[in-house]
Amino acid sequence: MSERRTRVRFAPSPTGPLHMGGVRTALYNYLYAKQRGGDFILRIEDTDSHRFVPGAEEYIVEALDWCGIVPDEGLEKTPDGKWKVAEEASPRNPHAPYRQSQRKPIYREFAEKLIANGYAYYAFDTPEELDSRRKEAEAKGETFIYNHATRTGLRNALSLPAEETERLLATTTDWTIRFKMPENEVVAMDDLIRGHIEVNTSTLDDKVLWKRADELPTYHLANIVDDHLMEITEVIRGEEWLPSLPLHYMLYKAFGWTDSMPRFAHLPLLLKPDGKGKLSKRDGDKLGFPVFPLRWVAPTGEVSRGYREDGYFPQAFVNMLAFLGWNPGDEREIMSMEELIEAFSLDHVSKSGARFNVEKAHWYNREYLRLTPSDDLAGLLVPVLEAHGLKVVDCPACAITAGAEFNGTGADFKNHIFTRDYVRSVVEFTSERASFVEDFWKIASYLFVGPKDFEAFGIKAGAAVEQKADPRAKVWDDTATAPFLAKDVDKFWKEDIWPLAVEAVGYLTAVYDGEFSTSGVETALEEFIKAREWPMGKVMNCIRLALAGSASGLGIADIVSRIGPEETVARMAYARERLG
RNA sequence: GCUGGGUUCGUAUAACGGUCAGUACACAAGAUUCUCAAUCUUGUAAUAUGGGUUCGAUUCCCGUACCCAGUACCA
Repeated sequence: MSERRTRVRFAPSPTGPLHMGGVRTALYNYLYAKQRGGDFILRIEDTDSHRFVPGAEEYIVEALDWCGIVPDEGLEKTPDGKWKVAEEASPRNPHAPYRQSQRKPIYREFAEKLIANGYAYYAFDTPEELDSRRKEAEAKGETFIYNHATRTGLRNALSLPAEETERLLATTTDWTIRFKMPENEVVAMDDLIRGHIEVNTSTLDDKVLWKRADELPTYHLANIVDDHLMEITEVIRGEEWLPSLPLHYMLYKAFGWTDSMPRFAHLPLLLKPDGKGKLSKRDGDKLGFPVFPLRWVAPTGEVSRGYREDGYFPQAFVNMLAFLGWNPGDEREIMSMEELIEAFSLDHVSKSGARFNVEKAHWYNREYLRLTPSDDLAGLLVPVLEAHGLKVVDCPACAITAGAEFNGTGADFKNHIFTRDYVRSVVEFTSERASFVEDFWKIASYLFVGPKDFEAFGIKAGAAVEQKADPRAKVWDDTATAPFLAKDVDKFWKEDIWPLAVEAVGYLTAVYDGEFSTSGVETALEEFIKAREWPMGKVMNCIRLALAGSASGLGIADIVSRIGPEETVARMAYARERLG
């Protein structure tokens, strides 16, 4: 029994998109199985016909696929090569179908068996009757529980004459089968994460196991039966299931399956960052970050964003998720799926709920971005550039026909055409400042498109200069700038610094000898400015403003050597015209 | 309410009776720099609480507080 092949399952309910807590549960199951060379099974628990949401199942399959969490069992390929939940038995899927709604006939037999052995009974109370009993009890400040104490006073096979039971079974269709929870028995359980737990059965109720109305089992029955049939060895699921663990133990016992009962591990919940309750599907993106792996468009049309669409690398998402409630026991934090598989252990899963932290998620993505080769990043950046109306071509030659005029840099600013090599060089120059592929545009759009407007940068807003928060504060704070401080800002830029910047760039183009390297530009500019004892920072900032339209950004030499002399001069001229 | 689970810096966590309570993110300061980042250095910051057990408790036991889950013919 202890030598059984490890088989674990992820059994989501298709009632909506899978949220990140669900993905983490799937991930832990996957890691656990892979480490032991076992099987990871996907099973769809759609026993609630009322809560079925179209598209949810496909979403689950796609989300797991995006994360690289591949089930060994439960999926089959469609003719067009996509994965879908398996319906036909095959060597890969010996227990098909894996959708509980398609396993209907299996469950009733097991429920009847329980009745035959006295572990369950037919109940005829309607939902309305039970509801009013609950309301009654609530009015008295009590809680109504369907159990040993109350069942004799309710309408079921235990309280009704046998003939009446027979009659109701034959004539009505909304009866259920309930588990007969014994009175005052101690259930001793062991959880792989929480240790030993004991519960007295008197505090438990007679859960519904099977519903005649839709001829479907409830979660509890379906879950136990399928886990047994599919030879599951460990059940790793969310903490919200802990309260029903005693029932599950009792069911295994009632079926006589105690010897092959799986071991249980209840994972800590993923909590909302604001500290109120568990992260739920309904949180959507109201919290400022996605709670879903993929974008989800609800049947109502409501859109929830996803990590994939927000630009996260799946590896970063998985890595981040793995560390929400688990750690490898050493100080590693960046780990590939292979490393996670190797290091995973339920011993290092924490007991308390984990609060998600956006900053840490950003950090993870940045780390993965840095691990990604520039050429791959350039490829990912292409669609972003195209979305901004730019064209990217594979080589200069292929663009000539499109009318491109390259000046040696691989960039045609006039026609907005750039070579793939140019894009890659931009990535190389800026990847240290990016966390997401989209960041490249925010950081370095001026390496593709020159600034149009300078007013947004406060050139005329003298008052803003006083504030420390102003990114240009350092420019004026310097004591060397003291003489300029007395004058107004407009004058400072236009009369004192601006001409110097123009002259500096003029010099630069004059000495240009076809070799416009970063270090060459840097040296030439610095020598020129220092020789004249000009305030270096002021002049440089002024040039940056003209070239990038911003008071912050890449080094001047980097910008100039990227965009080339012609564009540099053109931008200076344009800025001069606009700024005076 | 009841039943069960949980509680180490702001956050995620390490330390499975003996540590100056460690690390990462975030934050702050400094270095660097033509700006902004990045980088490097340094720093602020935690064992919920009261009792035990013990030579010694973050760690074991009990109480209290607080948080969470469950309490459906939902999963």
